[in-house]
Amino acid sequence: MPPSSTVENYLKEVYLGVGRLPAGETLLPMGQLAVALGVAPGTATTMVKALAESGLVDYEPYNGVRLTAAGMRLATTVLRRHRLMELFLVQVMGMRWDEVHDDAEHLEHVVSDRLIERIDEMLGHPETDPHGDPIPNPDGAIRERHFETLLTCPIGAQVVVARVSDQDPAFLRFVERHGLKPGQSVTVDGRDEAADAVHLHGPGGAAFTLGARAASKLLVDVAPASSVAAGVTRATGPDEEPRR
Amino acid sequence: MPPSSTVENYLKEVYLGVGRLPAGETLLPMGQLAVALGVAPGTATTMVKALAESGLVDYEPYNGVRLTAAGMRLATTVLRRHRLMELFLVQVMGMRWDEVHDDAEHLEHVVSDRLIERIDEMLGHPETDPHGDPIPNPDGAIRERHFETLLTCPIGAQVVVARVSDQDPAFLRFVERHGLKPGQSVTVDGRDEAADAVHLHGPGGAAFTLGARAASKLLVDVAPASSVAAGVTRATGPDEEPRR
DNA sequence: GTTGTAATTTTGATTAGTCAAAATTCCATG
DNA sequence: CATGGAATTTTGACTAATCAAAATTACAAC
Repeated sequence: MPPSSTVENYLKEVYLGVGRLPAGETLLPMGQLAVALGVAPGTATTMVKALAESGLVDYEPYNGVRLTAAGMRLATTVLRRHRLMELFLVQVMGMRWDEVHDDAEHLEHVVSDRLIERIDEMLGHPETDPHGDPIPNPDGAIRERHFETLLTCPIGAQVVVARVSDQDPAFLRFVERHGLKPGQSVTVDGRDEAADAVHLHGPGGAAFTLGARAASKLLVDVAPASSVAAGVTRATGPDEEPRR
Repeated sequence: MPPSSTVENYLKEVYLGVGRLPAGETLLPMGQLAVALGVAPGTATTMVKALAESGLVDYEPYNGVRLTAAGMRLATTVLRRHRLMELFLVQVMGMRWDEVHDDAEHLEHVVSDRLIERIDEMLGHPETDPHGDPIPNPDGAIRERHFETLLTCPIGAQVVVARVSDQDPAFLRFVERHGLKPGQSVTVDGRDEAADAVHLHGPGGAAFTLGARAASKLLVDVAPASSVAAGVTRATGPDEEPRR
């Protein structure tokens, strides 16, 4: 029997949650998992115990949860379906990048392997989704690159936005309006600790300011040199293109 | 809260089941519903009582079930999603018509209104899906035309296949191999009651034979006049009789 | 060390959907 | 009009997923 949507969601959130943990830590606290899934804490505990029973996660009572190899496999295939779906909805269906998340959230649990591979092919085996999130390959391998954020990157140097780690439509529209989509360039002019603000300007010269919270959600590539895909280095294109 | 997939499936099967009833009857026996859904008889009874409670069906104990206006509304929107999805998978995704049913079966419960209307638009507001089944319009109206079958149509006259009422992939491939997809022409040469067989030939002259069971699944248009010449019914063709 | 608080787990209940098997009802046939 | 199947409904039980609230545990601060 295939895993339920619920199981897939738990595994996906464990994966994403562990990824958000401070460097070094690998156990996701149950509370964070419960919040991410929008369920009561007790519900998460019960479910995680069942997942541990079926060998999909390691569970340490009072400490947290982490994926096993089997759980990782499943989590990344769900992520693959989600991210390919988002890119498909933008690229093929012509939807806006700020409105595809909810659809993808549902579709990720029902698209068949056949269909998702068809989509992958149609998109030219893309590396990242519209938010810059990496798309795992068919057997679950995923290359998570490390990026600076607009809060930590060097001041004065032109950097390229690589990834936007927030799905809120309003935020995404803001990002788009200010030319901060993945592939576009910006320069940090300075930071004001007291005001909790980051000042920047785009290639066109337009200057504006971001709160620290927002700045930390914009992951940037400080050395957009050879290693970065050709399609991602363009400064102002509204759309990114799949490579190959 | 939105109706569950289960509820949507029950309503869809009631709609389809009632449609398969002998002329005049409007109450679908619980047994048939249970078989169509692949559940135990008692399960169907319990569920249908709940649906009646929420005003989606009329339920007459021991007699059967039928849709209310509200239930009809929901059933046809599910059918709309299913059929548009099937056509989309064939037309846009390049899948074969015999392999899209299962995907559509799942997708019909999760695609958003926004996405399905986007698909409808992309397909040019089609009237029928790849099997010739009519696609309800956004507010649930559906024009069910009446067709003969290869078992009942006149002998010797060239007719046009309008609809194939079986989703079995093997059967669909057979239909395709013999040029019997919706829009294609055939002529019935004769019928053999004893042998349970129907003899026919295509426009190219190739003659072959069908069992009665198979022949009854091929609905044909005996007067493929102006509106259906191209093989697909046009958007604003002459209206037939209303259903009910 | 004790203790207070926050995080976590346990407990007891609920809802949706399901099944197997027993009980009931319908109805055609004699 | 009695009756024996067939169809249907009822009953009792089960699973997955959830919640609220009580109980427990961990741990930092005193």
